[in-house]
Amino acid sequence: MALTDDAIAKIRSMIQSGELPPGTRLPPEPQLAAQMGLSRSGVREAVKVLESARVLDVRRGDGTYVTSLAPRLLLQGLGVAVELLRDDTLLEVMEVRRMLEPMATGLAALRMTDADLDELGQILEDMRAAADDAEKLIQFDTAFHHTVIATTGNETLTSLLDGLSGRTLRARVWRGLIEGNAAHQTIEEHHTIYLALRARDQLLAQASALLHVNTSEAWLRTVLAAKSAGG
Amino acid sequence: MALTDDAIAKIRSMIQSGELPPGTRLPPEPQLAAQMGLSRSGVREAVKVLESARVLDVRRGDGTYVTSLAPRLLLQGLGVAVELLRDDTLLEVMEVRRMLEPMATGLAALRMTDADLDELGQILEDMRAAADDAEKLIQFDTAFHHTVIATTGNETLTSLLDGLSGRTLRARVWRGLIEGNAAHQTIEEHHTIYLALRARDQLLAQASALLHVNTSEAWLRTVLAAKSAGG
DNA sequence: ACTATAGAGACATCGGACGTTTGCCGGCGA
DNA sequence: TCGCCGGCAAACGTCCGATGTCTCTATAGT
Repeated sequence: MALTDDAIAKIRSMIQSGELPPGTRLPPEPQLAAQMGLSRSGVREAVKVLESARVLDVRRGDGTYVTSLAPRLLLQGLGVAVELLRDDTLLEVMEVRRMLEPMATGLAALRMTDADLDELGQILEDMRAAADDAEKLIQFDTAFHHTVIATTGNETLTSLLDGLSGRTLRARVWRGLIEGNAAHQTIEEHHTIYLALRARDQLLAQASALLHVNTSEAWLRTVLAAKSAGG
Repeated sequence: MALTDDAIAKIRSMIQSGELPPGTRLPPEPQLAAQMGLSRSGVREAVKVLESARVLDVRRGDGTYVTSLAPRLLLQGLGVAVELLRDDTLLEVMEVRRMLEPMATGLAALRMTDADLDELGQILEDMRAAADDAEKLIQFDTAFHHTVIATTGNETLTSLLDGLSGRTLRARVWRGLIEGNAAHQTIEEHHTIYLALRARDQLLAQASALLHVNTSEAWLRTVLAAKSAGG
């Protein structure tokens, strides 16, 4: 396979080299096809690939544009990749989170504003109020951690951790937590993290985040074991 | 746009649900098209996207198969994404590496075998011998860190860090190092990491890796500043 | 000045045709 | 019996042209 992949590489390279800056509009498909020496079908496949990678933005009836190339866009694909990982590699993902999330939470403790803390407190309240609703728990849990990490101001870091904490993964952990009557304890772990952040205590935030990830990992392990054993 | 994206989602969901395990062969394109209610063109675009994400493996003249879904495949896309990030976000990437790589190196200190250490020593020798060849330095530098991280046995972690340390990024750092006459010092930083690993000293490995990433970040900053200033 | 509408431009999708590669299998020879 | 070789068939790679549909814009009318 060469034609289409060449086209993909060519467009990508033109973007990387700065020849096609963010926001640029690409030539119409027929013209692009002529320019790159292949049919329109091939161009469409190439464009589709780059669109799925959030590199290009295709607007029907208008044209095809280069996206902002923001980390939040380009790293979005990580999430879908993680969703497709097989069960036995999910523990590897947790090990990565175990390394990264505490450090990130520690960093957040240094950079967090009062407004951020208030928002976090609100999410914590919501979480406590939703203690019986698995769906909402997952939602608030996601919001909690996302909010914490986002305060680091590092969009790449935020997108990365968001991707590593996919919805499916979170859902499995919470299923285990709820079935194991450990949901309440886990909510309190969030409170502990919150207190450390409010105290702007980097090391404490780091430690409490590590404990929290460890809990998640333990319950994921339980869920995975139950699945592989019980079917 | 719905038809093609629906097809992508449908195939992905069938894989995620286990309906299409790794190695499965998909129906021929015409049949798949009929089954999903769209033309072959649409199916081809969908398949191409999943192929570019290393989810499907298309063998011309044979058929289309589900890949092993190994982390090293699925996380490969991270590399190309990072390559497309704009200059001002590369520092964010370095901040992530600053958090992750020391932890990973520390973990490696615990899990590294004697054979691993020997291999690492060899790479270090190669690096010293290539002190004048930027191309080789980059190559050995990549090999060094990859080897270290790989000894953690965590393929997800390895793929992630590989992706974050793209070739372009490394090249820029080394350009700065060489032009700033700091290449020798940086090679010695590798030696320091090597010694810590050989001593199986987790904390020392972690600290030396942090210093090393910090050096890289500093030189990247220099290169980026020179670029934005000098044109 | 504002709104409605018509037109042009551009992507979305389709269907079929032909080339090319790969895998498989049967046959031949050592 | 083993291994090499050639041919057949299946499946992907690429192309082409036509039609549907959406978006943007400019024009005309109020």
